[in-house]
Amino acid sequence: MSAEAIKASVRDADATRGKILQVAFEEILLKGYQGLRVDGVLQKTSLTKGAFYHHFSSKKELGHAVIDEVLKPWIDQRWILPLQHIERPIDDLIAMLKDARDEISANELHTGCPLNNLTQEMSPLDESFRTRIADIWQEWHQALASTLQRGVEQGHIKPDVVPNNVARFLIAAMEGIIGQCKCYMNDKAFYEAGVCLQDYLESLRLEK
Amino acid sequence: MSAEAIKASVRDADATRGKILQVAFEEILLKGYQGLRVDGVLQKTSLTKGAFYHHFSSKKELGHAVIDEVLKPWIDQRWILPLQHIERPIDDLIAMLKDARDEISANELHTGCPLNNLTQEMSPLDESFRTRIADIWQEWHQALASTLQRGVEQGHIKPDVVPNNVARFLIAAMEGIIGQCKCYMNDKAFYEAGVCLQDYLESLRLEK
DNA sequence: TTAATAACAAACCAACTAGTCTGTCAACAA
DNA sequence: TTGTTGACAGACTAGTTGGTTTGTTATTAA
Repeated sequence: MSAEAIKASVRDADATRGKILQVAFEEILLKGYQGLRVDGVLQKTSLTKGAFYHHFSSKKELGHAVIDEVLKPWIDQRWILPLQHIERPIDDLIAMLKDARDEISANELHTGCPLNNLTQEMSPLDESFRTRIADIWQEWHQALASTLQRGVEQGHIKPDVVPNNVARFLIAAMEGIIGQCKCYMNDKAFYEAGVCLQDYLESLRLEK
Repeated sequence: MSAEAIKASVRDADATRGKILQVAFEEILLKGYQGLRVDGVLQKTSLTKGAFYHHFSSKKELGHAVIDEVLKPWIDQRWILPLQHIERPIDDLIAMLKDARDEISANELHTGCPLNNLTQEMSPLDESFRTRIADIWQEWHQALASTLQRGVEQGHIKPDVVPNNVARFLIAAMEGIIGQCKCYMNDKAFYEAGVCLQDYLESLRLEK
């Protein structure tokens, strides 16, 4: 064990804060923000009230930090950045959806999409949550619409396709499918609806 | 005021139970089951603990009753029964979606779909809720798949359409769209994605 | 070396919340 | 008329929960 590691294991503010954020994120994923318990996070991190309220002034601030520092970066990394490297939109989007399907089938089948969970729970309850969440959706939508727009310009997608509309529809359909699976015990609905989503994507393709 | 009405206003067990169920349903719609407070229901109904625990043994039992006696009948009436009278599936489904869009735009834009809200919140948390909810989705899916199947048999829908898959996709897409709108302050996303959903439905039509 | 401060530990508190308990009153049967 | 029971009223309780306070120790700047 290095000297830094030993030192870090004694007192490391960033690590402590990060541990709280990570556990809180997982708890919110399972139980929602309202179901999240500060004491529960402390138990799972082996920390105390003193540590928690040193880093966060309230449960609400923790919620905001989870969105800003865990959820948003994850969405950026996992869903938005890959869109920017897409060259053949239809094929690549279908591949992305299949990746996502397999990943979600394996890990998140019963937990659903963390962003959508928070949206459904918190949007009507708290304006400070809603705006943060809406910004992330908007960013995602923008990125997808731009990718589709490029696809149209480069002749991969039919010219009458409206990227703005299709981007809204694709995100909504995907989240809808994930949401449906949360109440079934298997991923059957995932595959069944997935076939249609793929068909829809194919219908946008401009044949050459 | 009639004698019955006076009598009813003094003591009417069914009315009392119904009032609790209705208010609880509205509270769950806004705040979720976890955000629902028994005391809050009592305040809004001007009832007391005695009344509540005379009719329900626990908050959980209230939750079950809301699903069984309010939510399920509403879904049946609003979404499932109309499917059985459909003769020209594509046109009628598009009309249904437009009806729904206008209704939801007016009333439920920020509250979302009560069934989907409960699904997202409670499925991972409580098995007794999950199974009740899954049964309702399954019933809805069955009814929609049957309608599509009839459409195929009667030559309104392309013969290569798989009703089972399309039914899953349509429900998921619709719920996804409604869910997206919860975090925006307007129904723009509703209309934008709706155009694509309509296009998709049109693509299923068998031209004659 | 030392003073100041950041990073915690942990006891404590006030408000809240589901659920209990005892009692009251209306309705209906005998 | 009266006894029984269903339908409540409302005070009370035990446990929970977010948040506070006081104290302690590691870290770092001077």
